[in-house]
Amino acid sequence: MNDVKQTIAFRLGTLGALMQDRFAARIEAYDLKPKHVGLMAALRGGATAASQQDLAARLGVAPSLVVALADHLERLGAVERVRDPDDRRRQTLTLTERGAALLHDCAAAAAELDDEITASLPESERLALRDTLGRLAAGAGLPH
Amino acid sequence: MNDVKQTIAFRLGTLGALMQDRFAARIEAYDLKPKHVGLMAALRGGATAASQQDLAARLGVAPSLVVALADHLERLGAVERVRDPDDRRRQTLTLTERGAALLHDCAAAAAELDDEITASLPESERLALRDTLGRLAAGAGLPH
DNA sequence: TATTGTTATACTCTATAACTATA
DNA sequence: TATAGTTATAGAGTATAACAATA
Repeated sequence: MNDVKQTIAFRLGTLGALMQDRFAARIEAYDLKPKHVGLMAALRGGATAASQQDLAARLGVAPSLVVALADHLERLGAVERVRDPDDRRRQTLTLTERGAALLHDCAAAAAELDDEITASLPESERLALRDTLGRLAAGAGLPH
Repeated sequence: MNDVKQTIAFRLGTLGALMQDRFAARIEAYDLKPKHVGLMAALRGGATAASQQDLAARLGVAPSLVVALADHLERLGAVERVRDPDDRRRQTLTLTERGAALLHDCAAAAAELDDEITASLPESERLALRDTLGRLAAGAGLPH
């Protein structure tokens, strides 16, 4: 391999940036950005109610960013902060019904985007791609 | 599909961000960032010597960013700016020998990263992934 | 007047560090 | 003293807009 542009790493980087931009454009109407969706998805996927520090570690971002994201989501009525009575320093975030609805809409937007970008691919290749990407995400320790 | 995290769009976004970070860490020693590599690769791939505006359009970034990237690469001796005698407003960028060597090293770094992230994948799946990503990039109008 | 490259400026994103309250 | 969350601050990255040179 002597062409950078043909490596998996480089292509994932450029395609990823493009996908993030396009996804961001699609969810802009909901006043959400990809990171907000990531946080909401982590809340739904999480087995137990998550503290903000837990979430920061899970998403691989700074705790202060979780604060900003949670502030925004709370203003939208998508999440609720509840003080843990056992340890009053702790706040657990939970997804509201409205949050679940928003998340559902975002998932639909992402699925539409999937159809759009993979339109020229045969169905089998499309499924294989999703499968492989999932395995890579799992291997890299990303939420999946 | 009712889970955002399992969509191709979302996975490409998160994996892409991760790959870009890891690639950036590997080429930091050369005093380069992924965008610099993208510019150099565009220069080598381009059939004709490219003006800075051409490059901006090809890479999908603002012209002012090309100036900053080219400034940096020029300081490293990786590219040369040559005034077009036919139209003295124009400056064509060309890759120097040193630039080609740097690009080669970056390609090697990207290939290593490929091996690392796809270590757990069977060879056939790995090849299929590279192929599919190339097709997606082509379909999205990205340099490939 | 239009276009190329450049410079100046501003904005977005995110991390680091300081601070508050609880433990 | 240590920890959860928050706030304040700063830096990177990049775009927009103003500007200079050339056409």
